[in-house]
Amino acid sequence: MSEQTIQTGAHDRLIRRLETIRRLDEDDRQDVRGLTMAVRAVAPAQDIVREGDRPHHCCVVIEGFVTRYKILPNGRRQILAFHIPGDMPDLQSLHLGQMDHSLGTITPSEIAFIPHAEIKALLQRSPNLSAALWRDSLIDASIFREWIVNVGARSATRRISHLFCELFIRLKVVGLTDQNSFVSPMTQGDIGEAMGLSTVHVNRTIQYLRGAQLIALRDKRLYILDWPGLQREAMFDPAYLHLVTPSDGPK
Amino acid sequence: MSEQTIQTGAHDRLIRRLETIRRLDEDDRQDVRGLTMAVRAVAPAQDIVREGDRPHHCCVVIEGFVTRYKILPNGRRQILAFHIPGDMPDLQSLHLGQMDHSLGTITPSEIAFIPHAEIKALLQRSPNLSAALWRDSLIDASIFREWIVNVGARSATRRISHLFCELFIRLKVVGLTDQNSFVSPMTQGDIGEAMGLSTVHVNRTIQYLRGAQLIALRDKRLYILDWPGLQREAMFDPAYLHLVTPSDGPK
DNA sequence: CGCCTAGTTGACCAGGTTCAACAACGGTGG
DNA sequence: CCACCGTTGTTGAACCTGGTCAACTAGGCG
Repeated sequence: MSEQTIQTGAHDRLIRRLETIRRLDEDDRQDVRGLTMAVRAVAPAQDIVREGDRPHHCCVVIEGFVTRYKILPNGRRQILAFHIPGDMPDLQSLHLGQMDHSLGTITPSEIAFIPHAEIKALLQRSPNLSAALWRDSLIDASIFREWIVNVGARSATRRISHLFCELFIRLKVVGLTDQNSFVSPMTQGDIGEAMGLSTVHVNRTIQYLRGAQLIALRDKRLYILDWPGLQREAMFDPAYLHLVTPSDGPK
Repeated sequence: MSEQTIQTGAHDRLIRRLETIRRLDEDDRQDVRGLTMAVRAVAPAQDIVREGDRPHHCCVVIEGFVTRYKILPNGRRQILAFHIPGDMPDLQSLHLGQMDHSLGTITPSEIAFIPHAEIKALLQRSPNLSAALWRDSLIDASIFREWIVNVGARSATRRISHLFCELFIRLKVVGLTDQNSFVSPMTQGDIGEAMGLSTVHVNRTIQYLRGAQLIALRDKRLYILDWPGLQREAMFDPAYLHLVTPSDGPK
């Protein structure tokens, strides 16, 4: 992990992301631009923060894919969320202190760190950004709820379809999709750990989705071939993402 | 649902609950006491708010058991959380607007309603209570994460043991346990819908836990006969509840 | 060239589901 | 007061989704 110079792009990533969940005015954007964001490159499969840590920075994913996960006493890993550029996966550390889970990279990533103190100061002076960040953490919780539904109540096929639908929409609103496809660097093992399935079964399920002409997946890129079909299969309704401008699938 | 007069007990329930997650001073308590809490009796198995609603009040459970749940297009219900007296299950509606899930009673309950406007005013003038409520919603999210682990990565026995451990601790810190037992009004069907299991399998699992002398369950009351054993079975670590004063099991 | 990771496939196994029937209980109406 | 009925809990048996184990393939990289 090497320290880099402060990038301008980092603030824009965050601003773009925040604008998907709450309208900002020019003052708000300036406030965000005023934040210190120390950007670091993090190698793939590295932890950013660990369960038990008491971080004094919040991080923003600038580039790459990040997971939140817990390791169980029996060694099993449960992935709780996938995070994409613009996300603030440990915003909660601001009020919870001790991490109850870990945060690690999937791909080579760039992560920006903002001191808690600066964010707290920002919350004091900007009720609008305060509401935006609170709302962000509530949307986070909403996504967790949908994941409970996923692992608790949906078949393997539906689970994986649902994950692909969610990722497509979330990536689309921050401008990281290309037509009907997006970069999907998770291994089948990662998907299994996220959805409570074995790698083998994830593989078979993906074969099925390919065979049904719903998706194509090659070279770490997922192509959605039949959005209505995939959405129907997943019973996917994007309302739980609480986007300011609800977005639809490809085409 | 009949309207009742404002109760004094309602505020104390909420205060007691908030004090389990953040230290309050006398000013804070007075601020909470100043809130309008309209208490209504709600019959069992009734919805309090429904998915799609845009509530303009937050509710506080004063008496009874409440669930958060989603109904899937295929009719299946997934329970996302059980709520006990002192909880504010739809605090999120303050910033999310539209409900992405429903809230319903299990038992005859008393629910207090606080207008959003009053809470928003409170947040403006009290940074400490603002932080307490934000923290509350983050703990909520933390519990969701643990439920993902539950349904995603634990066996039926562990899941149910974990649920019982969680309920015991949460009820204990608000003073609703009695020695080693608590009122547990959920049916085996409810537990199944919460843990992603069939009623039949919940039944067999509970038989097993009874046989292993870990719990007793009769007349809607759960007795924890062997806390260390149950905790070990569940791999339960209460850190994720983020209590100010971490609490232990019975004995 | 060799090793490690990711993906793929087959065969067998098991935890949990489904269907079905019945018991225990409380509430309700005649 | 009692018969009736709906809900909850319980049990048995057959079944099936998804897990486990194992082997093999295909790339990527030092």
